[in-house]
Amino acid sequence: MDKTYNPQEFEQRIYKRWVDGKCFEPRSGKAKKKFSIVQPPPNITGQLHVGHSMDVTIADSVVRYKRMKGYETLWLPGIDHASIATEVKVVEAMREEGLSKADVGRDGFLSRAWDWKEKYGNRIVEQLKTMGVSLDWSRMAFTMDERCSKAVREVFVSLYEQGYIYRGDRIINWCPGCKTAISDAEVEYTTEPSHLWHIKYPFKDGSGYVTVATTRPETLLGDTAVAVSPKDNRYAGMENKLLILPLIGREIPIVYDEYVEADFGTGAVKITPAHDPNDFEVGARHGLEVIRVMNDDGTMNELAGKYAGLTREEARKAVVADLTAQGLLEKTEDYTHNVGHCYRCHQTIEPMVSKQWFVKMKELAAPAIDAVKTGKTKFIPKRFEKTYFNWMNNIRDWCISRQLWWGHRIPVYYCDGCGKEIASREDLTACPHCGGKLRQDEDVLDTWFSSALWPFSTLGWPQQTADLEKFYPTDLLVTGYDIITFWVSRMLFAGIKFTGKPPFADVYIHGLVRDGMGHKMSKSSGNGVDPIEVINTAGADALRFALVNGIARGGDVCFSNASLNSYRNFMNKLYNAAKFVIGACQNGYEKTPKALTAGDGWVIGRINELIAAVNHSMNRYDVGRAARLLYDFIWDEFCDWYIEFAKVQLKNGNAKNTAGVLRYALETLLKLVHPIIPFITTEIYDNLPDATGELMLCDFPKKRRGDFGSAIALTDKLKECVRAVRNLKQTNSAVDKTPELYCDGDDGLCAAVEYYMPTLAKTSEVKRAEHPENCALVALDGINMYVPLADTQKERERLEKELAHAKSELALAQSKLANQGFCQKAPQKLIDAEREKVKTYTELVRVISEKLA
RNA sequence: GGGAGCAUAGCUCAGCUGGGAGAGCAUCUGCCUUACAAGCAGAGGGUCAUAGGUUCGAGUCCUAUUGUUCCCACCA
Repeated sequence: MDKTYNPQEFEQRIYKRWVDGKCFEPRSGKAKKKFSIVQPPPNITGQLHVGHSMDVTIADSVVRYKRMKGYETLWLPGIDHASIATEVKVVEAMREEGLSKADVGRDGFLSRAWDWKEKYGNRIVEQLKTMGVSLDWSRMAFTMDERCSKAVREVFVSLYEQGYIYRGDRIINWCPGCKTAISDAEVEYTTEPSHLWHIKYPFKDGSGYVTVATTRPETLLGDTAVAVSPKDNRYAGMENKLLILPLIGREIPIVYDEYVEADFGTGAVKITPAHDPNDFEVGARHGLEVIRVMNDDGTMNELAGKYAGLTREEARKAVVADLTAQGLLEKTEDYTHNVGHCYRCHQTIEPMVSKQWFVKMKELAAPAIDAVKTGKTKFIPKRFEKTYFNWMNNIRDWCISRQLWWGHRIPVYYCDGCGKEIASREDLTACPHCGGKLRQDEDVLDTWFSSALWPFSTLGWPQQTADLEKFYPTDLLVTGYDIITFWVSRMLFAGIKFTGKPPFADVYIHGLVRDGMGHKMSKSSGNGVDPIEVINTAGADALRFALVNGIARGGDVCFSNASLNSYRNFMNKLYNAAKFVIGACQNGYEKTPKALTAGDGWVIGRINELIAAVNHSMNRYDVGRAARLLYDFIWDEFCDWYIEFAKVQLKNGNAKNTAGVLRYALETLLKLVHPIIPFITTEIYDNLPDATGELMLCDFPKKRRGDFGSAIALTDKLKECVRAVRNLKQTNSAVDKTPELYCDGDDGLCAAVEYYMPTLAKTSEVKRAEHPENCALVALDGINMYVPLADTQKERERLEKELAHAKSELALAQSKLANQGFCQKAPQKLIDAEREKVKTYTELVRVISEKLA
């Protein structure tokens, strides 16, 4: 082993060995059960940041744990084509070359997009490998590969045939930046300051006007009515009156609709069916004309009259100016409201009427809601079920067509000859009805359409493959809460619809990674930290530990260099502890070591408790808790205490047995913590004398048989003694650097003190004596220790403090026991503990008082 | 408008089914003790947001309030 911890030296070498040894591929184990999980496919739009790293670290830790537990384990990797996001990037890259989509054509564009996928897909795979993930690369999937595309086509056509997919003119969210429709889930709202403009719409007969209030004056150009509440007396009896639409001159009716609330604004609403979802509904109810006044790029079209060619923003200014000039603008109020933005390019969304493909969701959602309600699929933590139910219960039809080229092209053909529309599982060249020429729909599917099929499409569906048979449904999905509506809900409905089973049993939802300032880490905000950079300085294990050791209950985790440093230090600590253990074994060690000393029994017993606690945490996917338990144990208990005990035992005891206990403890700890920090544990395991096999394929540790309770109790008291003597030495300068020490009391404890104390607290040899002269008293439960001391005044003050403390503890315990309610209702264990306290502190008060007297 | 989370040491956070509050970093003190100075030992520092309630007992459960973050809806 190298002298210092140097992760760069071994991480890549070990990862290659795992891959070459096919260690990540499923193999049947002792548990005779399988554990399968599919990786949420990262987008190929760029590189991973540590937010992704957290996701894969949690999953990898669970996967490695299950594998060591003997499950036949599959963790299936893949990447997502990210239709809209990738297309935006490729278009940007082309623009730098001075090219547009139109210049290169559909095929030329797709070939560029595939190049992009090669480049960035591979980069992502490399990043993942650097993290040490045990993904089965032999089953690598891509949402647009043949396997997944077949599934997409099968699902689309079969939903089409069953009437769940339809095409129609509907109001959708249009992104003028990406020039495509997007789904409701892809719109992000932000609160923005704006105005409420009050505009006069004159009656045709000249009998005055109606004032409407609007936040979007430019859409006035597409108005086809003004709506008022039927309960609003101010507007009663106007059904036959017409208004003249300002600036345009169109005659428009007044309609009565429940949608309007009399209390808001002026009680009269301009209705623009082509550019507002609510107005669209109103228009449909009253048979109003739909006049779309904007182009796909967000500029005004010819129906906007003289405003044609202006952008939305310019048109707004011009309309307001013209209204003002004509005296039709009654007033302008300040007003803040929510504005929708594209989640990819952040341009303002324009609601627009457009011909798109939709999936009817209500019927499909019902069994997916039921699966979570009945517990077939569980969310962990459970509170995220609310997010899911909220979305699913209010589900609306899903707009699945996108006016893009990069993605699964919609498998629908239109016949020029007979005019028929044909959805087909196979590519068609001629119309099956009339033999006429076919045109395939130009649009592609929403990225999330293929993502919805991920848990079964990657396993070979619709074919009944061996993988599908064995590994579907999967056991766990690990993902962030920001993706429940986009992805988790859709996988559930698709999985149930097409396989009859929910695609996973548990959904573990983790928090997001924030930066040191507490901001969400993401590509778009530019604060994403590249895991490779972190790994280059601190190593993959330190990064993994940092990402997992803070998390609890789905909360977010702040990632900073400070925390990373402390985990890097932890790796160094473990590495050095291993060096010590390996050194201790060099002169031979006992292969089946016994608990010969209190320290031996203590460490073996505490490891037994640790094994139970780690199992408990890992079974609940609480990797964060397992990590914390292991960190504390390895540093505080194993390194700071047992290794120090062992130094004494190696010198003055059974060295071979002690080396054996050290080796047992280290090997067990390496196995326990391996799922979280796989590289360093493997490197150390490889260097352990007589270690056999590959650590990641070893069985997870089981408890050692035996009762270690008394050894643990005795050693805990011994630790108190050591701490107390150290404290006295440090706080009282009158004590010698290497003081004499006397003790009397419990025989076993005194023996342990005599054995360990000189090394652990730097004292000279311990002797037994009762009340030696001119000594400080250190009185503890079961033992009195004495240290020669000249400065009696300071010592007296210290003892008085000790006495006061003992007295208050005694009083507290006594008052508890005097409490009737406590004695009647508290568990017996606690009552006994309080009685024990009374005994202990009574004795301490007696001993200290005597000394002070 | 509806819903959820969070509020604990100077900072970042643990504290799992209620039994006298912990860690890391920072601060102060003493140590190059032959695994580790990326370390060891010791110390200081908290009316656990506020007010009620349940209980023998509340950081933990309930209610309200305040602050904060997020999700959903999208009344012009």
